Amino acid sequence: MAQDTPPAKRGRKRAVGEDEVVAAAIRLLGTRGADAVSIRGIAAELGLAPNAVYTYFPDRAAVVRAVVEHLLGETDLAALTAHDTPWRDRIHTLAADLRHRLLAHPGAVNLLLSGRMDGPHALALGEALLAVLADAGLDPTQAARASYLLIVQVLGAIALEAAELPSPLPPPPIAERVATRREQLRGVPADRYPRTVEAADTIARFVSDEQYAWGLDRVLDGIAGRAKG
Amino acid sequence: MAQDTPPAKRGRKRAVGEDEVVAAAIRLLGTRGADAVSIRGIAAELGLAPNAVYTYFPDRAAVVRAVVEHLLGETDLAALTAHDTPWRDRIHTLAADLRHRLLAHPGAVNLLLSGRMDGPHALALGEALLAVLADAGLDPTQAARASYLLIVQVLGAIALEAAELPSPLPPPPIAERVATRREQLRGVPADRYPRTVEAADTIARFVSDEQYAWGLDRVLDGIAGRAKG
DNA sequence: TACATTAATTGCACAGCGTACAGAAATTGG
DNA sequence: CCAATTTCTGTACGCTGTGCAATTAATGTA
Repeated sequence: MAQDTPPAKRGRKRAVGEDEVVAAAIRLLGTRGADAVSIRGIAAELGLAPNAVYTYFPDRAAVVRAVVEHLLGETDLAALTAHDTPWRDRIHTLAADLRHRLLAHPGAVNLLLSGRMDGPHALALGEALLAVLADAGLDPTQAARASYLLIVQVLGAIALEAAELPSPLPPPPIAERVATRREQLRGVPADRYPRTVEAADTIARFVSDEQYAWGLDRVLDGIAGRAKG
Repeated sequence: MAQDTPPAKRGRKRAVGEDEVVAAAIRLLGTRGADAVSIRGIAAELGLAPNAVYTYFPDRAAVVRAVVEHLLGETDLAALTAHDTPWRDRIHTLAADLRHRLLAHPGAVNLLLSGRMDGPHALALGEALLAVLADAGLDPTQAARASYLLIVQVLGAIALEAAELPSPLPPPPIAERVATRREQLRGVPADRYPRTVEAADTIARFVSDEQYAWGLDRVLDGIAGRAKG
């Protein structure tokens, strides 16, 4: 275990570390929402002057990237490579895990979608996804395309759900969110939007576990159709 | 045609109208990016003091909602209801149109994803989508679920593409974006991420028309599998 | 024509943001 | 003990959204 203590440098000691900065950011994300993840907010959380943060990260975008990386790093990739469970189930588990974790910090998904996801954890997730899709019988090219499709689907669904969460935390439970949607759908005029009104009950449940899993299953159906044999 | 001139009100005349505010916002969105869509920027664009904008909209979020509504209103819904073309083609046309328009104003999709899409144009789009999916042979419940799936897929894909566009406008052409991705993928270590490196060429093309259409086709495959008969 | 009423616009102000720059504080090697 | 080096702080600039009071412009009424 290379204890990488870079051989005792000269100069003042750091009050905190990069990880504590990220931790403070995530703490703010969870308690006061994405808007509270500011340089000044993080600094206050750490008991530092705002500028001190720039010792650890060059700018706010870098902090956000690190936060995203950390969030992606919490993913349980082992569940993806569990060869004893069917590949579709493994993807379902990963997708549900991501959804729960990202919706617990509403606004987190917006951070993900605010820049490229090219850190090591993002790469590891992609790699694991490619392995699962190889298990599913896809050749490398098809597997790559399918992996991107899955990421789009999962992050897209989470982003749309997060979009209608209220800004003050914490987010209401799903039942309440569905009830709110149902209430708002009651105001839709049936003459102009007949099919919308007819399906209002299903539409109200768009933000549910079931819809999320249903959509993922359709995507998996489409992907399975490209597997050889 | 009820010329709804609300019978000559008292008080100072308005310098502009709501639509001009929205138009100024979209102009800024296209020329200087999403960050430039600020109250002060819009006011400057209109030759007004910042506060004057609050005559037309209660706050910035309301302006953004109006912008989103306007962007959605530009969609050609007639193409969706063209009964002489196969339903999948109609959806492909709509999806491609949305992608081109939203990526022309990078950051626009982030505005879409920053709140509920419940305006009349959003409703009209949903209604048209339900009609197409009814043509495809889905019952109302399945059609509703499928419509949400499609919206998730389309907006998700656009959001992921927009996430890696550079902030200074205009956005580079697709070929250049793919080249950038390919370049960045050259730095990925093959020992740790073998499948990623193996499929690097496909991964570089994630931001292409082909990947977008391929993903949509897999979703449509999955949806078609739920049609009766 | 004068005035009062009403609406739109402005100026000013406040609190917040990211961050650049200079200097103070702290820690170490020589 | 000093000089070098690093971190942290104080201050400041320009930007943001937006509230409040005063000003400007248009109207209906007297």
